[in-house]
Amino acid sequence: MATERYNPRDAEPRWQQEWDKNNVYLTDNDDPREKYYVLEMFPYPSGRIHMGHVRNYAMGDVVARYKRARGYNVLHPMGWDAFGMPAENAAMERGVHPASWTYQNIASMKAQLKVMGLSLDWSREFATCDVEYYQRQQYLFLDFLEKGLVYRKQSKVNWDPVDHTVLANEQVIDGRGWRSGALVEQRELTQWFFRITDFSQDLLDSLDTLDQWPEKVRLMQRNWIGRSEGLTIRWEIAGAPASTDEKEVTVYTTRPDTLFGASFLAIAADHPLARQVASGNAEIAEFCDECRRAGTSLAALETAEKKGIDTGIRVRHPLDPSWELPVYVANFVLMDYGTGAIFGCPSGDQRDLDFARKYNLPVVPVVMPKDGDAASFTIGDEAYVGDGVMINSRFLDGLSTEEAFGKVAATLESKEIGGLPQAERKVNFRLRDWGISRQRYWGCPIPVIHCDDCGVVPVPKQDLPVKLPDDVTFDKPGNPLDRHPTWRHVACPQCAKDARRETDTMDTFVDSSWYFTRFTAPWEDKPTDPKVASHWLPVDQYIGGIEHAILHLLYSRFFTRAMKATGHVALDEPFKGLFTQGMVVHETYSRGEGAQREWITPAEIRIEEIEGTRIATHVETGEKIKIGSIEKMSKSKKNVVDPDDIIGSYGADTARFFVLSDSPPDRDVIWSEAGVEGSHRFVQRAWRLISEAAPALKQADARPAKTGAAREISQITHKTLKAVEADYEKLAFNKAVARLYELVNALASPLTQVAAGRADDDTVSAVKDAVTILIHMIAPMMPHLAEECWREIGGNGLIAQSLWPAYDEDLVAENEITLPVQINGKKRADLTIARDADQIAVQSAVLALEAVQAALNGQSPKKIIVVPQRIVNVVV
RNA sequence: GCGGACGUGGCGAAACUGGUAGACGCAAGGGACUUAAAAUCCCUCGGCCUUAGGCUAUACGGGUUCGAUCCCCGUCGUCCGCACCA
Repeated sequence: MATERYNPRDAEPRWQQEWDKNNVYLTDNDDPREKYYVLEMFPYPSGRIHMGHVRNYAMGDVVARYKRARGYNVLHPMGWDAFGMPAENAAMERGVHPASWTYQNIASMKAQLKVMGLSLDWSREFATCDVEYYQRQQYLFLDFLEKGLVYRKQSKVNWDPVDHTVLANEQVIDGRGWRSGALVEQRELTQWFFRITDFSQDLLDSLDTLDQWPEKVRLMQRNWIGRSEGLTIRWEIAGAPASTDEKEVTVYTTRPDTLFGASFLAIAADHPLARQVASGNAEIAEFCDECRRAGTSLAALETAEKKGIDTGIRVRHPLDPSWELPVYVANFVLMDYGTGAIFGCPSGDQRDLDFARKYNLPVVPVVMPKDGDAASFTIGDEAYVGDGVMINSRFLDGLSTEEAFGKVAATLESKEIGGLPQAERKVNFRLRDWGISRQRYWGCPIPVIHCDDCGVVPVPKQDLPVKLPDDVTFDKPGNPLDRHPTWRHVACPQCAKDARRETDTMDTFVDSSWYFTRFTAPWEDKPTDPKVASHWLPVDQYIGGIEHAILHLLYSRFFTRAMKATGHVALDEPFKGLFTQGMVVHETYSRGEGAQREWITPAEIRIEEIEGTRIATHVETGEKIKIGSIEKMSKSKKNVVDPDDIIGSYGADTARFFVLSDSPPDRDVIWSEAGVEGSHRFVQRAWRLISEAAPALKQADARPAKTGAAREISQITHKTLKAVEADYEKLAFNKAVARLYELVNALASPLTQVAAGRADDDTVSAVKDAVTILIHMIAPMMPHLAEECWREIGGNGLIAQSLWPAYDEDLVAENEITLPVQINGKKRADLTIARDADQIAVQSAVLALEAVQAALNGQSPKKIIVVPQRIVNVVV
């Protein structure tokens, strides 16, 4: 009777070979069946996969295998997001070439993924750093350029004055360069931009059509695009220092209703007016410089203390020429948004209020809540930002904020200064154009040539690819393309004179904005085969981290539109269904404090629980280690777990099953060693029960039992099938897992009886049906175990190529239901009654219950609430 | 700072988004089998009260409702994004 334990080290490679041999996961573009495209966000080849990858790809693989079983022609490809900074950092730190570092990483990560037994079409694999890929990206760039979707403009970068290099935001720590420690400066460079703002309105409107996206992602994108309806208002300059010659300042506001609450104007440090004033005033110039030293990150800017300086300029209030207001330069006003100038209404905006208190500017309440008292309404430390009734606003008093908006707009639109209306209604977007220039080597070269005579000349398509030179050095900071002895020198394609290549490369977000399209025909000479791309796209189910909710997804949505405009695809929205998985997080461990703080990996640590307190000890040294907060697994904090260890000891199926089972997939999962054992026990238990009964099951027909004792087996099996189907459709893997546990628990005793030869024919047939269904249900999550069990019970072919079973409606339906009975909202009894019993029948049955009789104590109930199929509540 | 989420036993969670709170798993405890261990099987398991049973409990404080983990208002805590990390 005793069967051997299931040995994944033997079974898993065996089945992987079998799948490969039969080309089970190769996808044919000409297959006539309905298509289904499932894609997980491709990984950055950092060198090792981590548990986040395992979770991500396990989820995608369940969807792929499930959809395949449902009869779809499934596309499930994989590739590598291979350009980016870490390769250059490795080159600087260890002297490895970015290309060899990257390709080695890809090789080892691919080997790790292979071991997971994912149903991927590896024939379509590519890395974005493959010349074949970035050549087509350059082709797209040229098409976009021709179409007017790309342009150059001045834009700021973080400049490290010691290393003479451009820094990424993450390389700026507290305003200093991460390596040099020098105070970062902002520098203006001419850079390349994609005109994503051409599509602002469409990108916003189309969010409504993405009904298979999480609402929170749509909301985040909506806020990011940030459409607002407001007014640009021109303010006449009444007096100014000698260094300025402007006559007016234009501000953008979404709250013209609060105009009578204005107490100052604030402009950005880069506003032309600020520059003029600064040229004649050292103190203001110093303040503007200080603003520029903050780096370019918005988060850094806005968390900084709000500061300003009076420019000496005075402007006239648009609705009262005798009222003059001061103009400040303020560090929280952005040149990129609106007009780079605002008017401050302290009573209606918290930031303005803080600013006003700091610089002793007047605070006049102009909006109060509807039921407020105008005489006593004041503003303390908190601004009133809501809607309400206008006060202290002359001709607007008593109006609603909305009415006041309209009235101010109408008044100022009809008023003219210098022959032009003083105000204009304006729709504004927060979204900015996408700057793609990077002053770095390891990225896709921007295919243009700078000629002194012809200006900016696109590289002719027949000259593509513009290949990255291999012979580069990283001994110095800065862009190796810039200092390469020959690479940048090239003849102008137009006049053949000496010219220079563009040395900027593209943002890696460009690479990831169309890889899903390339997967549909990665062998094409052109970027895509438009017919094939439009057949496969949109991606039916895209799965990835919530951290990409805005940028990657928005850029991809733009890129698809741009590719449509240039004839490469025939659709706007690349991702029909989106699922954002939670991250894998882990405790952090460290020793030392402050700058001496050193992070320790979980592998180096032993955790013990002593009297309810968890204590971490360094395995080698025996030193006590501080247990820190739970954070996203990252290299810098070293709180990573190596999936190889898990797969090595338990097998891929256990690892896959575990990451799917513990937490809801859209929530963060805290990795813990405990629990893997449980998943593994389930694998062994399922194997043992099935393989022991297999000899008896092999001979039997699979037939659900409609009557008799075996009916119960068939009922729970078919109910589980129905539920698991629904769970897989919703990607609720953790619930599917729970139901499978329940089913196996229920089948344990029948299986044991079958194995012992103590079951009648009907039971054996019902059990065979149950086991067949069970194997199909576990196959998407644990494909190797499923194949092994399938073979054991004498199944035909591969489970990976079998169709999903259908549940039997009869067995799923319930004739009787048990209703909970509440008295005054508290559960006091149960009532079992026919499923189709009407209200009256339910009511009288309830009143007959002992518990209800006791509670009523002879009186009649106040009310009986019967929620059909759900609950009964008796109000006494 | 702004935007978005999340918070339920010792732990991961479930509850068909207004209808029995804690399914299922982990950990823990007890028992069976065994010379012994592992594996396996059975039982207990939010808290309080003396059992039948009752009271209490979904971060905290209010509200709406016959009924709230779910809806509304406020507070606290944690996480993600903020445009050059990917």
